[in-house]
Amino acid sequence: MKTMKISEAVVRRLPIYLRYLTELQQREVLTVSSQDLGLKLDLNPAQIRKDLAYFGEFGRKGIGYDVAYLIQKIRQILKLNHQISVALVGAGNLGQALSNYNTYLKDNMKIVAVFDAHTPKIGKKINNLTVQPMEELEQTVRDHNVRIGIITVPAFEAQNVANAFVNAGVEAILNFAPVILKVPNHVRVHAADFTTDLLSLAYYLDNGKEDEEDGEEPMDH
Amino acid sequence: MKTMKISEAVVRRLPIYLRYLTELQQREVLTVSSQDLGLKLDLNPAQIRKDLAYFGEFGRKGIGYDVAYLIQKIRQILKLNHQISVALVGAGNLGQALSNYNTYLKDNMKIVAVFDAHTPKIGKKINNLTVQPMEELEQTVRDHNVRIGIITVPAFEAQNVANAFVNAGVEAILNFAPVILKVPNHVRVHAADFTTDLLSLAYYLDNGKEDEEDGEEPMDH
DNA sequence: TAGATTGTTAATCGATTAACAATC
DNA sequence: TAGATTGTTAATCGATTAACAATC
Repeated sequence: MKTMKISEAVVRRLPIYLRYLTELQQREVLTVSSQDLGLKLDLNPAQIRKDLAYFGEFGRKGIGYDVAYLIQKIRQILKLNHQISVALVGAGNLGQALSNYNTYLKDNMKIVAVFDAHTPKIGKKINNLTVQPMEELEQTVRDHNVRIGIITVPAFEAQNVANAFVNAGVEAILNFAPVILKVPNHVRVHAADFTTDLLSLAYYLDNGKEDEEDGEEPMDH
Repeated sequence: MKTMKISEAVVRRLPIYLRYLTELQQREVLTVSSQDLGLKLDLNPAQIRKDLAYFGEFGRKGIGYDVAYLIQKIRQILKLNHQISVALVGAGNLGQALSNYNTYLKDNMKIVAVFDAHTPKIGKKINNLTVQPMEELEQTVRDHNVRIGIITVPAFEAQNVANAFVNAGVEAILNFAPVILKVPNHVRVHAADFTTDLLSLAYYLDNGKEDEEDGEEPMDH
């Protein structure tokens, strides 16, 4: 596999390729072209070819890509050949919802522990996981070789949780709290705050409609 | 307000500015510089100034930005001056979790209806919303002037839900299902599938650690 | 006046797309 | 051989950053 600086945009697309390829495999499709992929994933075929070519020559001219082989390669690139252990802090509604995604994450990742700082939540069962107190985080992270942390606590607690994860040796964090976390350079953080996504959608609403429906939007007194 | 092509990257940052500015306002901070904002939000101050300057001259040289004024302006740009109505389809764990975010969305948006296609869910109470059957979607969307739809159903149902939203006149969709939706050009879709984010994090894991712990990762047979 | 900070231009950097020779 | 499709180069497009005159 070649080594060079890979752009973030490319890395963000790899899981999307992987997801669709897995679907193709289930449907017993053996081969796929960048054309097909582009159509399905709303991407330019040239971009897909270029993305994949960063990591090696995975296709065959005139034929396309072998689905099974490409899946294997992408999992290798993403370091998903061994299942990665994940821990989650914040056993609220969102945390509980995400804890149920193990079946979807399949062989790639597994949420192995759930923590919460607040007594009413501790000891509660979510799926087959018992909510643990924050005091056990460091030990559990080390014992299970947890490498990624998910944060689903309120904004004002998120930085503390991030610190705890970093201290425990977690290498990456997926942050659902609406706040920008400060972490050392060697720790990667992805923001997953859905309210940001939702509010930005408003920009694209059709302005024409604004005052269309009569009486729906009276002047402010 | 100037008119010109605004990049998606800029629009994605506006809600992040808005969020922090709102926090500043609650703390009764009156003025903020691009320097301050950049430090807090991990962005280049020049970028912040440029982002804002696309829409007008909101700051004062030598002083910075008036917090209240900038909030007002950003809400205007994002068309959040009137509360926007949102509907959600999929009353599973994730859907229920998101339905509870109204307090956080404040004056900006409001989830006004929740739908599900499956009888056991229908009639269920989530907060003060009753889960409605899909048959009522179109009418409810029109009655409440719902402009944004949220999809939290399994992947295989997501396209149907998107179609229903589009038919009902929804202008934008936030899609949590792990699938790429096909919609007409005038409808905006943002992907919010967290498994994609999570898997892409794996790429940034520290390779050095891979075979560090002895015996943890035996060779395949 | 001196210091701070904007708005904006120019320079740089990065990502996407088009085009096509190579080849299955 | 003819058609399809990759891998890759070059061209284009878009986003970020540096630098600084204007000015509070």
